[in-house]
Amino acid sequence: MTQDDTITTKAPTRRTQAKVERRLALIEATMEAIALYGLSGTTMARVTEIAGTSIGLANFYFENKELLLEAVLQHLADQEQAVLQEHLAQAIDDPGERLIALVDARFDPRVCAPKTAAIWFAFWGDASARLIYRRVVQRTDDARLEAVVPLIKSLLAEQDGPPRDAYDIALGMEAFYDGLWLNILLYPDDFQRADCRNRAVDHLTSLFPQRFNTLSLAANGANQAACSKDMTHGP
Amino acid sequence: MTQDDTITTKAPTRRTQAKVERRLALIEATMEAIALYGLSGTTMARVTEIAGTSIGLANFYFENKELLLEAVLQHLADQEQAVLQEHLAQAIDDPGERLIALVDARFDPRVCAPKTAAIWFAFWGDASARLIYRRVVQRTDDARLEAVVPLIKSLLAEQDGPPRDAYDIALGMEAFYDGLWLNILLYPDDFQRADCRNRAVDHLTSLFPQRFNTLSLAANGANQAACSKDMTHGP
Amino acid sequence: MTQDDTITTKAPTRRTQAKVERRLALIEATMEAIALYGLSGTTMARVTEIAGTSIGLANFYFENKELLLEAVLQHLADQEQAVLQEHLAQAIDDPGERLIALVDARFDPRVCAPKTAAIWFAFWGDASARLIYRRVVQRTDDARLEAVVPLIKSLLAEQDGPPRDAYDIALGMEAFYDGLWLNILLYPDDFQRADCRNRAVDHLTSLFPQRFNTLSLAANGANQAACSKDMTHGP
Amino acid sequence: MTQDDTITTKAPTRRTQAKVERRLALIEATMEAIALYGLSGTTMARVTEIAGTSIGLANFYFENKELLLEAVLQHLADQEQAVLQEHLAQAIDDPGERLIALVDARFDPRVCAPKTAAIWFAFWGDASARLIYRRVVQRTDDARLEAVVPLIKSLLAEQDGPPRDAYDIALGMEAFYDGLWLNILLYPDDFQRADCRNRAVDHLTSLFPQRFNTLSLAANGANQAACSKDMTHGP
DNA sequence: CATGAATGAGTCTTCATTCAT
DNA sequence: AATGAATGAAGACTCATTCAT
Repeated sequence: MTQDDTITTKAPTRRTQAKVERRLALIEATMEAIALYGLSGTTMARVTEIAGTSIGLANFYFENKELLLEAVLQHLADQEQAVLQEHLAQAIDDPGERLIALVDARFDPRVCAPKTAAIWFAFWGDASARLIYRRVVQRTDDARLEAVVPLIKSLLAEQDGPPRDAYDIALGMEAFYDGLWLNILLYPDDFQRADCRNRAVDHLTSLFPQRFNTLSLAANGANQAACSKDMTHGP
Repeated sequence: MTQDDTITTKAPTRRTQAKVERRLALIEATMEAIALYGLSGTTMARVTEIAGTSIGLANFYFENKELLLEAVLQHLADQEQAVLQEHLAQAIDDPGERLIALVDARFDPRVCAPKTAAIWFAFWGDASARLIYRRVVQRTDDARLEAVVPLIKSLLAEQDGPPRDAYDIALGMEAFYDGLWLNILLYPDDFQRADCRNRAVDHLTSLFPQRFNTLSLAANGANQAACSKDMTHGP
Repeated sequence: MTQDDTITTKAPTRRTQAKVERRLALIEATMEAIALYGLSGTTMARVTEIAGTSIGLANFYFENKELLLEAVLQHLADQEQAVLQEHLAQAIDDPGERLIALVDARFDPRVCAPKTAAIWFAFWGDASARLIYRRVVQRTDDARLEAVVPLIKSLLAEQDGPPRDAYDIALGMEAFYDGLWLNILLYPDDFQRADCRNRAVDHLTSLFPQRFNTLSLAANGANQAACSKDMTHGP
Repeated sequence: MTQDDTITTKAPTRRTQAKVERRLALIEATMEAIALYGLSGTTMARVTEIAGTSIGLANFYFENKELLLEAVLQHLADQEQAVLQEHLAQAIDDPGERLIALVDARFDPRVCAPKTAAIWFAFWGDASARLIYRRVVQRTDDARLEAVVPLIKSLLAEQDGPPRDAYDIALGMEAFYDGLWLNILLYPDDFQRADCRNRAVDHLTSLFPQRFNTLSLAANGANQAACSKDMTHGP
């Protein structure tokens, strides 16, 4: 009886586990392939060669190339979301701090790298891949955007000067970060991740000069340094 | 560019002229195809169908597909350069004005449109196309960037506050504009060209608050309105 | 079928019995698949899905796909043979009656249905499957054909008119029945099984007008009615 | 003149062959392949190998494998129709004669051969191919069937005995011919085309004994002999 | 110059079969 | 016995490129 239990609980768990792991391995191999060869150069053959599996297996797990690509996108989105939550959890309950946390999440080494950027831009850059992107990630994107708006509103309340639209500023912020990412992709030598993070904080400073002064910046700089050890998330 | 006129009126070069026209038609058809189907969906068959020529002819004028894509990139870069010169020529000799002119050029309807953005991002997004991009346009890009630096330096001299690196700011500016372009591509409904132009000027304002005040902005807004009639740049 | 209970409790033949049942389940699932998807659409995956077993098991019981298809054919042939014997056993020892019994067997609901027809024609229609058919069923077919010849000979002796070849007539009869089956398959709405049976008897009448008159037909019609309750021979 | 012919046949080589000819060559190669390997064994590779072209060319002319198969069916249907018209044109305006002409058309060597039968049954035998068949040929089939009904009605008027339904008889006739075709396919040695034609006429005789007597049969037999030289229609 | 038929290597996808568990 | 993950050889279809006309 005990043995029966051991058998029944052991087999499925291992099987299921293996299944998830295989899927992940294929997803990561696909990301590797996209970064190396571009989306159009990412063939099932190349993906499975990188993953060290047979071609047939990829279709066994994903049915479709498109579904594999969707899974890649979902994986990236999930990962970004997780990193974001992590940074927000560490930040104190203050709009300015939380905006900084958002920036830190955006340029966290686990999330922001030439390779990762290559994948996002691969999907953004191709008309048909863009459809996949819209289907899978746009909701997540929108949610993140709208999470920023209240923070900005809080900060705007502290600021002098002419009234500004919080949503508008949020869009501009995201656009700026996207632009930095693009340059990380195009000129990886000139645009280092950490510098971009600082550039993003500078941008916050110029948007909300009264909130982010030199002192707070220095503090955050030190704060961020703790995160910046490029811990590539192992396999 | 004015030299073109000389060519069109001169009889002896009729054959050459036809050749140039054919090439241009194919380049524009290619751009159309990229915008419609993405880079991966842009086949020689589709391009020549749009251009109304035969497949053989395309291979006659552009030895192979890669050279055709190079020509597309070169064409876009040339056009951007021309528009930039035009805007600079109209601007008075003042750093602030010239920066505004740069922004106006960047978001000129002839140069900035979802279709055009689609093409740039198609090249940026694909690893192998990125090689073509680097080979063809990077020089132009760098030149433009370095043209901005002196302007920024001039403005920085007028500003109070801590010293800032002009080159650094230039990179940030370009990144911001790239980000706006990306959003014009991804969310054409939310990101209208004219709004992005204004957003870019706002950005300048927050960078150089003492130079660009509300008054000058209003003036520039009026200035820009003159350009904004969406004149689709015919063949 | 009630035997199942006995089987599960009986130790000695349990294994063998289970084996037979599994084989039968797989054979019937294969027939289902052929009828639904055609021979070319009948994959091991689909068959085992219908049967509710694993792919591996099918390959365990039938070394490979071809042997499974052979088994299907053998199963159909055996079933037809059994039904034929049943009808012959019920018929009195008279050539005319036995011919009618043959017809009734041919169009017995357990043997003749769009689904069954689909399977036979699937094998006849495909060049490579035809080889399997020849290997497995031709002997049975020939045997049946030759069983008919003596009956026809007896009836021919009763008939007036020019001498006719019994074997020739037998071939023609079988061809006619095959043709009816094909139409049951192609036009299931226009060709109902029971009508075809009557058409076949009409054919007999036109072949042996002196033997099969209106009276005998009516009698047979009643006879056949007893068999016609469409008892789908399910598991 | 002879030289002209030599030139015109020599110069165009394979290239300038009319599009229609190429299509026809591919259709005939497909028919060959179906007869040899069955529908499921008919791969584009095999078809093009038989046709002596490249794989790509078949897709250039037919876009789809399914469209190629449709074209095969259409070709067969057209050919049958043409042969039927030819036979009807030769027959005098008499219902009996026209029915014989129909039989002769059905078993004309250009239309009825193991190879041709293999193709029809290939489409009838496979569930998915049956859909193509229905889409393409059923209309033609129905038309032919309904052309027979008036002829049968005329003959029935001449006959004694109980009233019979003309449409019903027409269905039975077609079924019989289908059955003969099936046997030509399954047992090409036992079922020769010419014998089947005679068997079909015998069938007519037993259906309309007063119309088709021994004399008329003999005459038709002679008549048909003129057609029976198996002229395989060259390439 | 211009055409577009022809080619064949490359891509995704399917599926019978095997084998470790 | 039973499972189903894993394999890889086909198969259909695409597409840049060539070349005869």
